Amino acid sequence: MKQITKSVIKNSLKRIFLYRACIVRLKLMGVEKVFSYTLANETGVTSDQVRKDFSEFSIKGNKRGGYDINDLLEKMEKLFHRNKDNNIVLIGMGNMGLALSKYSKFVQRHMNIVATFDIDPFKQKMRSGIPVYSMSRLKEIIERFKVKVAILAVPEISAQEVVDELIRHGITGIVNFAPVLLKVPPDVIINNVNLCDELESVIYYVHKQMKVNGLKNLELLYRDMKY
Amino acid sequence: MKQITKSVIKNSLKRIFLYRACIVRLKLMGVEKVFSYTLANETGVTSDQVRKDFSEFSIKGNKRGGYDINDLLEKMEKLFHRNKDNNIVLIGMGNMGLALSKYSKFVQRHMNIVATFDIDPFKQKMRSGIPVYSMSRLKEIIERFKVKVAILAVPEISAQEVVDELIRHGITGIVNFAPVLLKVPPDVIINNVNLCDELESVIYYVHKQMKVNGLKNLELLYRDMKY
DNA sequence: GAAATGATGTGAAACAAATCACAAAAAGCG
DNA sequence: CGCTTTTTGTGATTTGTTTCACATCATTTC
Ligand SMILES: NC(=O)c1ccc[n+]([C@@H]2O[C@H](COP(=O)([O-])OP(=O)(O)OC[C@H]3O[C@@H](n4cnc5c(N)ncnc54)[C@H](O)[C@@H]3O)[C@@H](O)[C@H]2O)c1
Ligand SMILES: NC(=O)c1ccc[n+]([C@@H]2O[C@H](COP(=O)([O-])OP(=O)(O)OC[C@H]3O[C@@H](n4cnc5c(N)ncnc54)[C@H](O)[C@@H]3O)[C@@H](O)[C@H]2O)c1
Repeated sequence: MKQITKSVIKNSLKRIFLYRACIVRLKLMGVEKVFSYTLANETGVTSDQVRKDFSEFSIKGNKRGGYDINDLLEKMEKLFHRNKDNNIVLIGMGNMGLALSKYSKFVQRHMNIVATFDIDPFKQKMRSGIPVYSMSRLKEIIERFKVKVAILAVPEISAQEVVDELIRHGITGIVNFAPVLLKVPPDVIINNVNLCDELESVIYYVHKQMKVNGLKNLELLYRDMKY
Repeated sequence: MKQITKSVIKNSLKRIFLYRACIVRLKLMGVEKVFSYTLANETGVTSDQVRKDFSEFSIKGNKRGGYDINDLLEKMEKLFHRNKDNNIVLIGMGNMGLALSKYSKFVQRHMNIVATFDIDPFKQKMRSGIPVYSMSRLKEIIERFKVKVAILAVPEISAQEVVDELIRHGITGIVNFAPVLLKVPPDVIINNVNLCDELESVIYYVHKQMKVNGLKNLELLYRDMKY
């Protein structure tokens, strides 16, 4: 029944996000249409890749005319369900939870943290505008705001029990900051963010690179890297 | 000269981190040797994959005897240069920077944030044990502690200028929290952590899953996901 | 309005990653 | 000691992803 669910973000989806960030910037600059090679240059991929990715997500442009920037954005918003607001809950108002609760980009992108939760009574008061509740009110809030997605920022040791509770109340998608592999049913999406691993990976590559220093062609190093 | 450098973490390396976390846990439980299928079960990959990954990083076990847990850890520490301490600097002591500076797992894993930096004079005092300096002392500190890796937690708008300065002073690896693609020379490793994208990806999959609900076989959904 | 041009969109080809299958080595056992 | 069992390590195969190549369409030009 319960199984380890791996982080599940396709590379093509990640690139779509890159393109969108770029498109948003171009729009602000007043640009009205954009070509696959423009996005390619800006994001460091090839123009073929851009078109293949768009093709995968059924995004179509105009032959010769490129992509109309407003149309493109509209299609993407639809793809990512950003026309409607997405209500999120955040569990664990420690260091990380507090930082995340203050992050304004989430709201800008229509992802609203409607409530945060903590077992520590000391933390159960308004902070940074978003209410902090005790865990006993989880069910009520999730139902009231029709929340499907949660951010988990509790200690490693509590992560599994909290996830179990979230799932019982109807959460089906989780961004997990605790460095543990959570066991969840197969219909629950988990995205693990492990900052230690991110840092260590960089250290690994930095050391690796220092070893091959003196090598003329750095291509060699990049060939076996993934983006 | 300067080019967009993409996040560059191989899937096999990510899995190695999973295995290690698992091995550390097993060691604490007193286990002394471990088999590829044990790690596989714990991490949700196949045992073939575990062995292939080990093979890629030249980690060898004993036929029939599996892997000696201490030997395995030692080899991994060496691989990730965790026998020696790694000195890190953190730029930007805002919400995110503050949370990161308080994160004890970094130290546990021999990654020491030796100093943090901010342009805001208000933030330039001791907090959470790690000193906060003005940007003018960047060069001095980087050189004194032989720092090669930086965590970047400054606003989007300042990210590029700060990166340029970091690189000028000898930084070659960066974990970047600002949602921008930084332009850096090809020998600098960038690892972008974009939390909005992480959240949005989950929302995307949650919605997608709700659409196919009623579908018997969830395998269909998982087939085109990547871990 | 036909020809040239410049872009998309997508099968085909090349490349990369994961899985399979099995030989080889080590350990246990009669 | 030789037979059986168990597990690693790695070529061979399959599956997945990216790049290539070009047909197709829209626009401009003459
Ligand atoms: N601080 C960071 O920079 C950072 C970085 C990466 C990962 N993380 C991870 O994020 C998680 C939180 O880290 P942190 O530094 O904010 O820790 P923290 O100890 O500051 O905060 C944890 C919070 O969770 C609350 N909590 C504990 N058990 C709970 C439960 N059962 N239900 C609800 N709330 C509960 C605590 O009261 C506390 O407020 C940890 O798993 C940590 O490993 C933190
Ligand atoms: N807070 C979050 O949860 C969160 C989540 C994801 C990403 N981020 C990203 O991380 C970065 C920091 O976010 P934050 O919420 O901590 O912002 P913040 O505004 O709280 O902190 C930014 C800090 O950087 C300092 N700073 C500004 N310009 C600087 C410069 N040129 N040199 C040195 N320091 C400088 C500021 O004084 C401030 O202390 C942003 O790019 C943000 O998009 C934040």
